[in-house]
Amino acid sequence: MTSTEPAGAGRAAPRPTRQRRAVARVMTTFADFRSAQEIHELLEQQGDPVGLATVYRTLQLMADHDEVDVLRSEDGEAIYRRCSDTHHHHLVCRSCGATVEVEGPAVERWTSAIAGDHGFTDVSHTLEIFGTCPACRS
Amino acid sequence: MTSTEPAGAGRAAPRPTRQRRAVARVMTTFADFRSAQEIHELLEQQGDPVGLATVYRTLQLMADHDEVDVLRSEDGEAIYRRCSDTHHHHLVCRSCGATVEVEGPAVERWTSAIAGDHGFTDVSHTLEIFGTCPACRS
DNA sequence: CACTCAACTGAGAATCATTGTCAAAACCGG
DNA sequence: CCGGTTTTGACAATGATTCTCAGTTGAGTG
Repeated sequence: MTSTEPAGAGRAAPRPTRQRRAVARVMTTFADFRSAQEIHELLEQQGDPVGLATVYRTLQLMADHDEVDVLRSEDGEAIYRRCSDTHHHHLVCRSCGATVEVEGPAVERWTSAIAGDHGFTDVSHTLEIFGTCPACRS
Repeated sequence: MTSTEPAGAGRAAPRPTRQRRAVARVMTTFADFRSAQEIHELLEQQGDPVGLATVYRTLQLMADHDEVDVLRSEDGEAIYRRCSDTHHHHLVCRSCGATVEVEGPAVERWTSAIAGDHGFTDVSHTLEIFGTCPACRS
């Protein structure tokens, strides 16, 4: 809701702790969506353990700062991914989970137009495409 | 319990029980998305009680048959709504929750094309548009 | 450098939606 | 009405996420 964070007001800047750096670093090591629990395990395997609660807190913090994308998997789990700077969508294989990033000005335009037709402002949208990839058709 | 389900054997047609009718009926009494628990309460208030587990089972059944739309609220809850017979998407007001159904052949074509380009088959997609409706701008 | 204090962390408890279990009840065809 | 199957519902179990709270850490200060 708030447009810009007032710098220097009463808002404490997040402290760059070892744990937060660890989470930020591990997020750069994969390109697909992972659950908080998977990220927690990854950190352990990499010898940089961070408490599960802290992983959740840090991911939420990063999401608030638009540093990661959050999605909901079909069964309602929150899954996270580092945020690329361009807006795009995902083509996901139902079988093997492979992800392809796609973008389409057509869709962006269409959603804006539709929303505008109905007088909606401050528009955003989510779009995910699911299918079976060639490798999984065999 | 029988050993293994014979492949392709009888797919039982759902039995139209009192409980299933009750759920189907209550779904016609509202136009927005409700959680399974809210629907369960609604049924109780209307003097037509149905067990919570049965509500969940019935809603899933209806979703499988494309008789209801399922969405995930921001906090991961599954929410349900009666489904119109045509494929469509939703334009949802962030502030008041008002929902508008929209459809667009352009998007359907675009997703199919994109998926096809990448060799994906058996394609489906989800698309939701969020914004602030005129009534909430004031 | 030693000190202070609020931010931060982590282990486990608490929450809460959803699913599984299983005996009893409802149904259907004969 | 009978036998077999489906369905139901109360309750336990699951699993992700959040809360709690005492101990730790970091940044600034004297």
